[in-house]
Amino acid sequence: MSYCYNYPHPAVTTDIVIFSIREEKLQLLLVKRAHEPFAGAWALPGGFVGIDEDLDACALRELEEETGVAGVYLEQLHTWGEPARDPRERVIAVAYYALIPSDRLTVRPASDAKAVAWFALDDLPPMAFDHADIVTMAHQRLVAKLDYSTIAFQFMPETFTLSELQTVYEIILGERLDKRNFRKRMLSLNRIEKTGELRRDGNHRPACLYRPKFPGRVEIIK
Amino acid sequence: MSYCYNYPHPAVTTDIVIFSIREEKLQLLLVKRAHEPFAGAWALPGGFVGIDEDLDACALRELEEETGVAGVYLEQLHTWGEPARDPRERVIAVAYYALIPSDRLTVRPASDAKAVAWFALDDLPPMAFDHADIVTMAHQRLVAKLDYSTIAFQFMPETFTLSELQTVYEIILGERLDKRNFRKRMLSLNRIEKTGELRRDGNHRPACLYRPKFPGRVEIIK
DNA sequence: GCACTTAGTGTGACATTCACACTAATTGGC
DNA sequence: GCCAATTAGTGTGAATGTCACACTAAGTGC
Repeated sequence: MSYCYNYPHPAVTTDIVIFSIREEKLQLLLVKRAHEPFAGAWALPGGFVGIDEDLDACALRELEEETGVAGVYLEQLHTWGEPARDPRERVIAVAYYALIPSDRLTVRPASDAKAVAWFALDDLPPMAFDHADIVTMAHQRLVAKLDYSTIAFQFMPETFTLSELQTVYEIILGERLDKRNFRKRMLSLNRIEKTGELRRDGNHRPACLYRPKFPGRVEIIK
Repeated sequence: MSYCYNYPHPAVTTDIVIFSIREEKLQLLLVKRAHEPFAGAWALPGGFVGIDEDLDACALRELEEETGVAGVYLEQLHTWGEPARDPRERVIAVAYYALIPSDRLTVRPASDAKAVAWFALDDLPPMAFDHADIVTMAHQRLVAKLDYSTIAFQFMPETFTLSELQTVYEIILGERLDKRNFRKRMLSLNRIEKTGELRRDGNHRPACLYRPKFPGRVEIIK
């Protein structure tokens, strides 16, 4: 089967930067390339957009194929189209980034025979194509959004303690935060509420559990 | 000549929201479509990406073809790819927005036989495809950037008065600003400097002219 | 019951934002 | 030349937001 056009058409992919918090680090999911170009190098999960497939749907499909999760936060990031970025043919990449709550990432460790692995953002392997640039921009976007949106909740399980939430902020920002100021700010946003439950773990005072008032929704704040 | 692939490829365009301040209003440049689909409707300037052409270069080319200006601010906005957005074939649109200083928009009023016109943002005609959505997002981005970047300077001529700058802010934001607070904030940014010249126009005190310290550069502030 | 650990809470200093009204310098008409 | 009209240019005080900072509370394990 062959598809012909009067003028040349590029191929279009969606590629996804999949973030999660694992082992007290901001990590992302990469797949190992089996074939040239960049055989053996690590790359962002992604693939060609079906001719009748919406871009967002394509990204969601790739995301679910790699991780088995659905219904997580996904946002379009930027489109990369430098003519020589793929040596085989012209490929334009619409990049997305996704945030996976830490309690949902063991669902499907490796969907098929492909090598899939999590890497800490500060310890990435050499990457195929221009994927290192994509990761850099995704990280910048994430850090920026932490400041003016409720995006951080998308990393959290259904219920969580304020200390856990603070730790997530600290991991992404790479700096310690003041406990009192952090709590005051989070509570003043009026976007989380107590569940009434407590979390007991370890030889210390138990912590109140909270849940987002609008789970799944990312709002611009302040 | 025919270009054939083993699987179907979409077409890719860049479409540009070209903003300028004209007649005390935020306006944008549209072209009238001569052919179906949407014949007679107004559309964003744009066109197909050459197979060896970078996306940014394509947008710059389209921009210059329509306006004759080069070297103005241009930023990628978002990519639209809903499968049915163009009834002819699958077309993925990488949208950009550009800002034209008000002293540079008479250069080439209509580059060729096509009907080209400026429209006030609050008085747009019915638009082809999903271009109304693209315009909405571009406007939101512009308003947001006004707050945390020096993007407004991109609308200004080489030198300008603080009152003129304030007017630009007021037009884009759609609200009056306090003169003293506005001036204090602008000067505290340390991004503009006096030229030493004065502007005399009309029967009133002349105003000091300023120029950006880093023309062409858009910085994140505060 | 004591040592240890994490949860949870308030205040004062400082910086930022906001509302607000008059004087300065020019032009044009008389 | 002086008066009216017009836009340019300037400072202060109140309110609000941000930031640094240290102790008590409630569990567990020995």
